[in-house]
Amino acid sequence: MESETARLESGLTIADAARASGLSVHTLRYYERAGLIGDVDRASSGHRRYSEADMAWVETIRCLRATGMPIAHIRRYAELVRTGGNERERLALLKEHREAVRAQLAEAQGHLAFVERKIATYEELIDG
Amino acid sequence: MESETARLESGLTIADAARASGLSVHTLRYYERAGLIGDVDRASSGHRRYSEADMAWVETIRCLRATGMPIAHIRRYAELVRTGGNERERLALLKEHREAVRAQLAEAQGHLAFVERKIATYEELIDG
DNA sequence: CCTTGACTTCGAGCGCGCTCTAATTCCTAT
DNA sequence: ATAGGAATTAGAGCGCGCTCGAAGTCAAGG
Repeated sequence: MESETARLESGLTIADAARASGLSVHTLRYYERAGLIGDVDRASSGHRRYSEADMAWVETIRCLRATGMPIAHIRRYAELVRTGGNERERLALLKEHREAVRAQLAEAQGHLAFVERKIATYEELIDG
Repeated sequence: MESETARLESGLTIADAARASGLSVHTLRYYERAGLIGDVDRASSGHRRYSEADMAWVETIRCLRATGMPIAHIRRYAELVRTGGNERERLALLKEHREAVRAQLAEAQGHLAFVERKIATYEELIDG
């Protein structure tokens, strides 16, 4: 069995796509079912073949997920992309998300400061 | 009914503690059951009375939770605090968590950059 | 031909962190 | 005395995001 190399019907198998993206094959299929990923091409066998474009999109999903965007929200964005020609709406969504990420960042910084104060207290207590 | 004022048996009721902390009364009880909060004083009626110290501890929990520390992990920390006299271990735990928060921060910054690039692309596309 | 193994679908199951319900008791006010 | 509201408990339920299992298909190698 060959992997990552030329194939009759081109594109990555789901296993390769999983390896490349860092998601599990289960998750990739789940994302498709959930409407995050629009129909992926199939080989004549019915097996999925992930294109470069698919992989780039998966990367986008990963990024949005990693910043806490819920599945349902990503689905809305994915629908806009699939429908096409609603760049303003997509832009609005992204800007909204940008604000959310900025807020997260600010919160995390606050929490970091809190933890650092606690650490400082313990350090003084122990060897201060 | 009086609130936040003098009482025969001092301390905040669970409802007041919820208001003050921003958690729900359900969550406060859940945290206690889960071992995050050691036994809170009770009025003679059996009702909880949250002291200043309890409230400070709840604040700490909130902060740890907000930075994604799992319940089980917070419980370990809480146990150390309750046992007492293991400042080095607590310090180690906190330092570990600090690194986790820093990593989160770095990741969030990366994601923010990604989202900003996408936004820039759309902005060029639309009115550029 | 037969096994092996990667793939398919559908649906169930799981872990986490709450969140809520039910039944009961207690306190305060009228 | 009684009604109403706030507390108590144990335990069930829920939403999210996966994660897994079962049963079947398909292609290649021995």
